[in-house]
Amino acid sequence: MPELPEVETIVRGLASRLPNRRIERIEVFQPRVIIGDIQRAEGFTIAQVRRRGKFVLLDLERGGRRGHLLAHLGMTGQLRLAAEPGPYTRVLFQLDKGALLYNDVRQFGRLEFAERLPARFKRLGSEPLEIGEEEFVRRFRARRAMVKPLLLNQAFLSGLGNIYVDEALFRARIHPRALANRIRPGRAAKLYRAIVRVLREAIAHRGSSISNYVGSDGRRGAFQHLHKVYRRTGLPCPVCGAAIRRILVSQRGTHFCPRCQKIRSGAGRAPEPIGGTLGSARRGAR
DNA sequence: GACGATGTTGGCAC
DNA sequence: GGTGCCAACATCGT
Repeated sequence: MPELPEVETIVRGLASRLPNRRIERIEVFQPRVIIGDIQRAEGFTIAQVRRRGKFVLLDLERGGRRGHLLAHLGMTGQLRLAAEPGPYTRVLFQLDKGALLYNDVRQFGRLEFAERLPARFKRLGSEPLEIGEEEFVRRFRARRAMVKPLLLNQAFLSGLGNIYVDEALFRARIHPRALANRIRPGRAAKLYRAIVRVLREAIAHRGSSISNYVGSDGRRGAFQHLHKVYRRTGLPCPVCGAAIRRILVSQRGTHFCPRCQKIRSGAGRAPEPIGGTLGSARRGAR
């Protein structure tokens, strides 16, 4: 759920409230979501709130010492201000004024305190809104991978998730299984512009609320109403009217228009659908 | 009640 | 470097 536009929305909400607040005490109700010793963040003052990829980053300071609080929201994580703790509140940050809650139903998210940014974090790829068209096209076409898994790869580009990859590929009329190195430069440039446009529009609508996503103030996003293919299986393509299809691409549910998004003939492509819903050699014994 | 799907990443095998 | 498959977890729809 929380992809770049949702995380950006949360960060903007926090950025107007958290700077200069001091972290007095941290209560951990579910250790599973914590990496390392998060209590070390107690006593620090929040200097700045930032986003990097799908991470929320709080830059901390305490008498010349610096630190960072990293939050990845996984699938169902929420950072809330001015809210009451609930059954899914996993961590509570008691501030000198108010509190910050970390709620997470499925507990796939992670919170971590670090004095220096960890290596995993530094391996993140470029920000889609900062990389620039030429650079994107050059790097994109240098990869021999299916476009969908490539765009989901956070080391290649950081911040895109299942929703926005499907939406951007639709707008650029690229088949999710097409191979990146077979996409012509003009089409790759179109993809870049589609990604930027979709992300900007989604941010303007405060993200997509498919299941439980809400901003730091508890408000839902509205971009889900503007999705053209994501979770619209069987509904007519807004461009040509063909029924939107759902297939599996590297284990991820993938939505596209079979008429608008074709793999150009002669261009490389990955093996056909492989059943998608059938498949015999799966369903292993745990 | 059982099953499959859900926006996340990471680890393993090949 | 790239893909497939599984794992973590809880909820919801069929």
